[in-house]
Amino acid sequence: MHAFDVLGDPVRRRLLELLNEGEHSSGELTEVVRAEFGISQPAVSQHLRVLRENGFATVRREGARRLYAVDPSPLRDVDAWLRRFAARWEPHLMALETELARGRRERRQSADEGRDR
Amino acid sequence: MHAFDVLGDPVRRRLLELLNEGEHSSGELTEVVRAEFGISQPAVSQHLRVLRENGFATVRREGARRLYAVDPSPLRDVDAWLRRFAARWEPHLMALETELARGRRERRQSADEGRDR
DNA sequence: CACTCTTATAAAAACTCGCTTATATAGCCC
DNA sequence: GGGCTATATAAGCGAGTTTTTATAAGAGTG
Repeated sequence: MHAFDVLGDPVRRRLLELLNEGEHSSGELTEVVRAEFGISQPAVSQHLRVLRENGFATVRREGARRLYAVDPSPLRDVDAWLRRFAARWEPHLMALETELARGRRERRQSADEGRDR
Repeated sequence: MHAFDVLGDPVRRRLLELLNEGEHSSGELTEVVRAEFGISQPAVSQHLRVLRENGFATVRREGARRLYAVDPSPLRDVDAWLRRFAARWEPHLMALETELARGRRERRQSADEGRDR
């Protein structure tokens, strides 16, 4: 399943938003999503499975609970794809990089002047 | 249809990649995608329709041809959502912004010194 | 005007996905 | 072990999507 397919579902996006705040148990996630989307516990569990199996989330067991956390790898991939288009809505990004480089140059120069005195 | 659903389809992603190189006619896009995915002309046309109707592409007529181009607006939205997670794979981005601010500060200072002399 | 080329639309079939109900697995506490 | 809690899996149904075949609509060209 492609990363974009995983993100295509609103429940899964919400789960990732919640996980982005930090680790959460399956039960906590289920409560929130159940309230917001009105779906059952197994439905949430299946979404968590999709997130797991596609590398968006990791799990560790703590007693009977399963604690989920974000794994950003696939999100980075999605971002990489998206960035091909970034110049179209952030034409200033290149200008920003230029500015950054200039900042470094000037700072280097100041350091040299300091060494001369 | 949510932006992520639009991007969920590999044919549509490919179409956007092609359009990212510049304007292309429906026929040109169809040829490439037909070769790569083995689908029919109407299938491609319907994918183009999805891109149009969801704001990912604009069309202009040139004679009998229809020239498609990328409209980045929905991609920007997708990027905005993704960026909530960016700190997880680009922890240096915050450092970069700090550096940028410092560059500006030092440059402002140099300008002041110049004014004094 | 007839013919061809380019592109879009319609309808139906095939497939995919997510949800629900039912059930299983595993830990915890008595 | 028995019962309770937490979570996952299985099977089936229904809805939505994608594809194909068939057709239409519009522009260029002789």
